[in-house]
Amino acid sequence: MYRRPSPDKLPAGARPDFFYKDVHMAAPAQIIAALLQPVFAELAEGADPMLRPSSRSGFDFQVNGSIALAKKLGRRPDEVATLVSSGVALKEVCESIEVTPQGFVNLRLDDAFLAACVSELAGDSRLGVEIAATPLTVVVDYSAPNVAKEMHAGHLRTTVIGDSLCRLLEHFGHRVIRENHVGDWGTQFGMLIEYLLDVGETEGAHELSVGDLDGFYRQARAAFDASPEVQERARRRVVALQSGDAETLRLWGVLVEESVGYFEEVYAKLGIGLTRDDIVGESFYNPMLGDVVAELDAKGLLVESDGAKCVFVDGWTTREGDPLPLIVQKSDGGYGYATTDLATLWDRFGRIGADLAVYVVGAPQAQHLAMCFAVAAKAGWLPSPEQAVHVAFGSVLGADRKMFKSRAGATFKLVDLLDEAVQRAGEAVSARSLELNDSERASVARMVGIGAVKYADLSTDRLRDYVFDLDRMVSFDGNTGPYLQYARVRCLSIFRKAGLDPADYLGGGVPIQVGHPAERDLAVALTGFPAAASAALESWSPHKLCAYIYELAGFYTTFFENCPVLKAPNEESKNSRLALCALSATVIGQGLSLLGIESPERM
RNA sequence: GCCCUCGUAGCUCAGGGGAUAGAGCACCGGCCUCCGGAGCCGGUGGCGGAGGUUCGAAUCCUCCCGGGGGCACCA
Repeated sequence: MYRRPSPDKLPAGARPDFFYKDVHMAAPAQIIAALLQPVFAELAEGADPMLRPSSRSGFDFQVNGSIALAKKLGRRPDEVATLVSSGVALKEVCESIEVTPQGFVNLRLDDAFLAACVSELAGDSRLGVEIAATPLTVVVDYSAPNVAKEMHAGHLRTTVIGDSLCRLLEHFGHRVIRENHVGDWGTQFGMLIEYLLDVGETEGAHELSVGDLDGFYRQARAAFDASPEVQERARRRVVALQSGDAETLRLWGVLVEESVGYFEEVYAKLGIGLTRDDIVGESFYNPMLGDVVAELDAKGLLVESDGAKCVFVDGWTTREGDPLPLIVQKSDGGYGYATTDLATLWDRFGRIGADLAVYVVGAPQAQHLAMCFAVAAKAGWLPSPEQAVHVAFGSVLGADRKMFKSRAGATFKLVDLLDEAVQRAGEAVSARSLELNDSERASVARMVGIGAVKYADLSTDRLRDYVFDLDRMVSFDGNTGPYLQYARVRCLSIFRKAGLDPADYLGGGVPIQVGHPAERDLAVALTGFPAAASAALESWSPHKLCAYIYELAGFYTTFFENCPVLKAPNEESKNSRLALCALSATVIGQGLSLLGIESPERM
């Protein structure tokens, strides 16, 4: 076994954020970086080896930092490159070390060392991902549909991204508190309750329970807009709701209950772990709003402006160039969503004692949230600014690159999109998988269809707007969910054909060989899993994990094409290749799982 | 008007200080009696523009152009 640097030798301060670098020592890149780091640090304060994967054929990694270091020292780059690469035990883990005239150091891993790393990975059920040294309590705010309003494609993004981030956080050992900030309070409930009464409680509840939320809302809105009398009733109803009138609260509860039941159906369809226990809606914070405002007042932060109670924060202006306030209490005495969002910070840091509060909310809310964070910081509720995170995401667009809507201008219901994806996946699966029975086929279709939609959403940089294209999502070619699920199935099918159990090859007891270039590339790729998962979490970007899995699947395909497994030249090679297949399936499956995507065993 | 964000191949997207900018789809040309052909190999084709910083810029800075969003009592 190779002697490894102890974890406390890892570069301190490499991660100034809250996720201390917990990368397993089975990762060759981390081992080499740890070997080089002290050498660089000795030559110049804070010098970084800048170890990166190499795209040059025959090499696995390259050291870029030697050039910058040479500049700093005023010496020739190739000289410094030679210096940093000769003094350390790189030879122990690299079979080839090349210094280029420009000052790069190219490294090729020693086969035995690489094989040892992969064996260790195969023997580790966590695949090299270590539990965080300091587990954090993280509140993740995501999904947040509105009562009596349909869930559409926009909710898909926050829900799917938030779910994946929760899974990643938990996998790294952090304590995650999911908060589904449902829109279940506010002035619109006067209108909704009055409509519920007009249409009849039973009928209204029925409409909601069968999922016709948009129909309910639209008609309520239409009735409200059309009649001053309804508007007056709605206004009085809001007052009754705010003052805790029992009957009004009961009616409100009917709306909430029917909607929540519907949300649960959608989450079940999506395979999202959110339950009604995770709902911490706007109504939950309502009782706190007075205290929030009072505390801001006590701290001298409140300014009255045009009758509204405001907090002014430097850096924002109105259209006219005047200072822009965060309005915490409207001139009519009511509270807006700014106050509620302040209350979430107040509660999450004050009562829950969160280390991090994550808001998976669309990019248009950036300014609003930044202002809320700034006010919370001013009020002393936010221990430090970087502990509140806005994980923003772009809009969902249609094929025409406009906001994703039907020709008639209506938004698509999320459930309809999901159903169509499952149906198309079912057609694709039926066309090929003759050995599946009906119930297996339905189950696979669900995993593939839902996985396709989720993967499409997760696989692009979340800040960009993305084009919702069902055809591309459910395609088995390209960077798609179905392709990756299929890649994993192909890994596993070898075992089924041979009557073997992949688990027998995962204990780490099967010696790995990396003789063929395709075996090597696959092996190196496999060891990159912990770093990929870590990178995805660090930047709140699941797409980095997607990119890794897709790349890994590519290496597996090349391996599969070039290296016969069951017909390997000898028994040792066959077992090694079976182990690589089993490990590939496991890494792909684990990766998809962290994205919230299920993996069928057959398809 | 100010602020944020995005602009990479015909299309959908990676790459966010390192060497010759990568995939998939589409298109063109080849290959394969072989563990799952939902295959393999090759080709055409690109960083919106102009400056600047740097040994090195798609990446960082400034300006311009273009798309999207936000800019006090709706959430």
